[in-house]
Amino acid sequence: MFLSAKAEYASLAMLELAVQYGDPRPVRLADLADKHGIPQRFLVQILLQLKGAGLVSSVRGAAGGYQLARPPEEITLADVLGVIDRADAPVAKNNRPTNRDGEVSALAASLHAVWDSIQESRAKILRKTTLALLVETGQGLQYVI
Amino acid sequence: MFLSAKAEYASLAMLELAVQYGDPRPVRLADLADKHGIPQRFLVQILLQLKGAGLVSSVRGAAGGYQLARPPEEITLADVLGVIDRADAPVAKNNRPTNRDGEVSALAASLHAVWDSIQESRAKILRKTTLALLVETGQGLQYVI
DNA sequence: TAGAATGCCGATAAAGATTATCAGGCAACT
DNA sequence: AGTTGCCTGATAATCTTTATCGGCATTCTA
Repeated sequence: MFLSAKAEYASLAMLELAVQYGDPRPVRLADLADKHGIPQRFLVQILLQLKGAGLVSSVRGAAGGYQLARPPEEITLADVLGVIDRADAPVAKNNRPTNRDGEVSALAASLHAVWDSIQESRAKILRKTTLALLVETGQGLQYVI
Repeated sequence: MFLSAKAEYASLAMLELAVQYGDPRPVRLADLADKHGIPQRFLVQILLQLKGAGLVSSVRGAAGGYQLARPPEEITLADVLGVIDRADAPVAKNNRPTNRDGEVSALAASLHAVWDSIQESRAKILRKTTLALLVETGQGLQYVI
């Protein structure tokens, strides 16, 4: 997998919330976790992050649960993964290798240019993929292993 | 950084070898490591992997060192990172989350379709980026921090 | 042929990130 | 009240990444 399990869990949970978006009843944590085989305790942390970022709202108490904070058409995977990625980003370490003189070599610079372009193409895809789009795509597919 | 340090080290080492490609004298490990601030012992492992994959050849003994096995025009970043990525790939774990019934949900399937498309766009960029191209690009740039 | 330079190799350690798990509290509904 | 379910901070378990070590093998040079 090229993304962390955490990122996948977050995406799946958001998609499930997207499916149930019309329904006024919030979705219980246990349901989300159970439906997609996600450890419940772990999912709590993820949802709290998503809530902190304003993507999700929660209702406490009995009959409580989670809901999307905005319609699925207005949430992209970039939004979701942005929250997750940024949080576990180790620290903004600027470990770009330097040579003896403490400068980034021209070679390193052109290498980073390639990586930036990869990042950008990835970001472009994520930005244009809304939850609503994925939910539609999912309809009708079977894909049983 | 979105790629591992190891991947970056490997790329830098290969680029350095590309720069010195015309020269009949092989490049010493210590020089490679020193020039780009790479831990020497670590770089050994990397170079051995690259050698195993046929991208690099080595000369043992005094005045020994490393050389590209093919001209820099014929080696792409995809070649280099392919060697590195594949080696540390945890095992081909098929941890794709399943629901209660052991099936991959339609949601998960459409999610993976997005990820595949990201992977493909990344691969496309890496495949068209040769070492020779990067070395040229690097000429003339300064980029001191 | 000795000695120095250099690559080769397997094992293992140190550090860090990921992936959870726990205990206990708080809020809301019935 | 009591039950359901979210909130929070801390901590443990596992895995990956990133090195490091010791000692051997090969080649050049004097």
